[in-house]
Amino acid sequence: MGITERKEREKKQRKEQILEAARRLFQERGFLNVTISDIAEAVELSIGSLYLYFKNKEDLYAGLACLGSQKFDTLLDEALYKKKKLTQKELVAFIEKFMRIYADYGCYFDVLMFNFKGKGSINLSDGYANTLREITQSSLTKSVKYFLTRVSPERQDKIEAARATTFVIWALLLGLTQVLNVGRTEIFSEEDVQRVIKKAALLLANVPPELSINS
Amino acid sequence: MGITERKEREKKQRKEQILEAARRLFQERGFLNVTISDIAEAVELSIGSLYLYFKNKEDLYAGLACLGSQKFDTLLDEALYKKKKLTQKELVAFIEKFMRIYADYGCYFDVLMFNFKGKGSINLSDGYANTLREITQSSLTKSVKYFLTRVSPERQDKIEAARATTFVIWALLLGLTQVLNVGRTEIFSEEDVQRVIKKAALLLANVPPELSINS
Amino acid sequence: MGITERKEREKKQRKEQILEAARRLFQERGFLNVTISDIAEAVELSIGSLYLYFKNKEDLYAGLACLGSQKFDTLLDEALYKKKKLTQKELVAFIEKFMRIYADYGCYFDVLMFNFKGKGSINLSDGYANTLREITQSSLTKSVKYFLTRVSPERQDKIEAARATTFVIWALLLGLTQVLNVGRTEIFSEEDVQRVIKKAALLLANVPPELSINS
Amino acid sequence: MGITERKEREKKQRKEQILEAARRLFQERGFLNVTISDIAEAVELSIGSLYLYFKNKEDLYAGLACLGSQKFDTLLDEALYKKKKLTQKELVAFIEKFMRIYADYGCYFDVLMFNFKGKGSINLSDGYANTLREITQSSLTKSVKYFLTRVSPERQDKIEAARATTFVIWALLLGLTQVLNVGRTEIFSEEDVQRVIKKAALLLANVPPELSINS
DNA sequence: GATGAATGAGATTTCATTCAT
DNA sequence: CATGAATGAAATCTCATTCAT
Repeated sequence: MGITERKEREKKQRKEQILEAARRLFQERGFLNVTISDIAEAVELSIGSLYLYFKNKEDLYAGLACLGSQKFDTLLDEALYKKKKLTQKELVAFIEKFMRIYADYGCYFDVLMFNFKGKGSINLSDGYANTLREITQSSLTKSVKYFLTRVSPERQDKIEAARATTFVIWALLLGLTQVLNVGRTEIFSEEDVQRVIKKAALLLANVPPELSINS
Repeated sequence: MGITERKEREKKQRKEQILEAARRLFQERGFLNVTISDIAEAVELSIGSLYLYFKNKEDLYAGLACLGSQKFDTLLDEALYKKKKLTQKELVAFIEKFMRIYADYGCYFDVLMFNFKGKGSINLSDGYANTLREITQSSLTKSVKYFLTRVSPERQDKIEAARATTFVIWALLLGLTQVLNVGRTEIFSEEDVQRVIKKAALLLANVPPELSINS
Repeated sequence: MGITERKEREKKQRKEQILEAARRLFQERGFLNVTISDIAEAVELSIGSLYLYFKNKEDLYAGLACLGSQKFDTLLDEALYKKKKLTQKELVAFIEKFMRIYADYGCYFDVLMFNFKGKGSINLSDGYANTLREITQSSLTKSVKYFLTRVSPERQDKIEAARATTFVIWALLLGLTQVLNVGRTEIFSEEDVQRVIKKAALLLANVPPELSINS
Repeated sequence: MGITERKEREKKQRKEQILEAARRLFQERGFLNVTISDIAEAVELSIGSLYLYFKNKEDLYAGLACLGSQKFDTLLDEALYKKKKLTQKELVAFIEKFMRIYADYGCYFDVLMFNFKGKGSINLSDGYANTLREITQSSLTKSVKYFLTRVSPERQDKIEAARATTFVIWALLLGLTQVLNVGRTEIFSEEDVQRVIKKAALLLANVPPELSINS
């Protein structure tokens, strides 16, 4: 009876190995410029074998996007679990970690972006689409709750304001990854990057409570 | 000699027509999912003729990116020419305009992003690479100058701080386009979008001068 | 020695189970569109195990064709064993039964057809090729004998005429399955089908003896 | 203005060349066992070029099926235009011609059969599906009319009977092609084939009027 | 005997780019 | 200058068959 389980486990591991290889390649060469062949070669499997684990390329992308969302969700958990206002230092650390995760797992987001940008260019199969939606909702809810609590626990009616704030902050973080990544070597020195992150933290530190209340 | 000039002018116009058609298609169908043939058809030119104007696909992408950068540069000019602090209302208007431009010309940025993400996937021909660098530098300088002037004209040594602030703001704007676009129909109502933009404006309104000075 | 026999018997049963599953799938989805994996799944065996029973896909096809031929041979036996001219009513019943069998086992014929159409596309292993030939010969002989007997037992020299008649009748029956199946839902109502079958029976009823004699 | 037309004409010719090559290959090797590559090679075009003329493999199949139906429709026209009962000799000639056409163009029918057998295995694009339906309907109407006129012009109410007869005859013809083709080299001598055709003609000669009237 | 993950050979399809007209 | 048919290289995907366990 252990055999079935072991096989099951091995199969899952293989899937993860493939996703990990795909991730690395995407990150290295860019989301385009990576073919199924490349991934197969990277995990030392035949092309056909990949198709045992993912029914097509989009399925693989979707798997990546899910994994990525989870990574970021976890980051959020760690950062916000205290339910109290983060200090400037904690904020800087948080942003830095966000940037670092993005450096490794950002391609997940890129996949996601493409999914939406292309207006159907990548059609996730229903299973994945749902999973993704759920993770996103979960992250959203968590962040909103965090801001709600911090801002004014007695005014739970301010939920829309908290939601809006949440999105602004997400936007800032996401935008930072883009801006910093794009210019990294050409425009920014490592010092520059640090400076930008500090500024951003300062901005975030000043968000609530005023911001959340006069929506 | 008037003839050569006219030809030159016509050639430039054609080029712009082609870019405009490409832009529209990219925006409609997503950056992938658009082929050279599609573009040729859209401008009512033959495929072969496209290659008279752009030496290859990457050249065309590069042309797009330049045009896009110019659009946003112009927006910046309009918004910042007063050299004084924008009111909350003006900020909201500015962000809205930024979003609207992105809705039409965002694919320019996407092209740019890809260029950098792909790490060499699109090798711009030298001419375009220079033009792009120049425009980007110009926009950057302008923004930085704006913040510098507003904040403390007497402290020109604060230039790095101003630069950093500039990037944070750019990041926020860019991030907003991503976040709002991605979730537009699924997560956000039109009301939500308005709310988020207002918050972002509030955030921006509170940036300087403190932020720029204590970097 | 009883053990070997039992094993033999079980092996044969397994083979039939597999063929039955294959038949059902072919009938459902069409001859193409069915993979070895599908069949394995349908009989709840592993892919590898299928290859214990059939040395390759063509072997399996051949097995199917044999089974099908036998089915139709049995039908022939039942219909003709009386050795006297069938009434119009009996003929209608016969055709109807033929059509019904075809509805379930027709894919056998399709396999056969393909085998011959493809001119060597399916190379039957010798065993099957022989079996198939034998069954076909047997059916043929039986039919011919039937017509011979009925028509003019004293003129055994008319054997070629009887053979030709036999083939015409087979052709008619086979053609009916094709025509009626193809148009079933689109062109024919159930009433139409009945009408066509009656006509065909009428045609058959009028075949001999004149037909067989003046060949 | 002649240029556009010439190009148009050449394009159509190319399409026909491709279909002709495909037909020949199908006929030679069987409907399966022919790849897009094979066809490309046969017309001395690159694979990619085929896709300029047919948007995919099914489209090519559909084109074939249409052409084939037209061929047979023409045969029908020639055979039946006299609107009077065919003599035994004419019938034999007709069947022989039918068989000969089938020998060259039968793969069209095979494609058709597959289309229906596979229950969607080959999904014709709407355009072709309609064309096919129309041709089939046209052939049907023509045949029915022929039998109606011949049999009993005064009893136009017998249309269903005529339809049924038509199908029986079609079935016989189609069945003949199958039976004779399958066994051609293995079972039938050329003499046998002639004999079978004569019998079939005899059968057909005896069909109406009795058959059509007592439906 | 039984398994099913892995393979590899080949099929279909796409598309930027070229070049004869 | 303009054309668009033709190309070829490469990408995605399929599946009968094998073989280590």
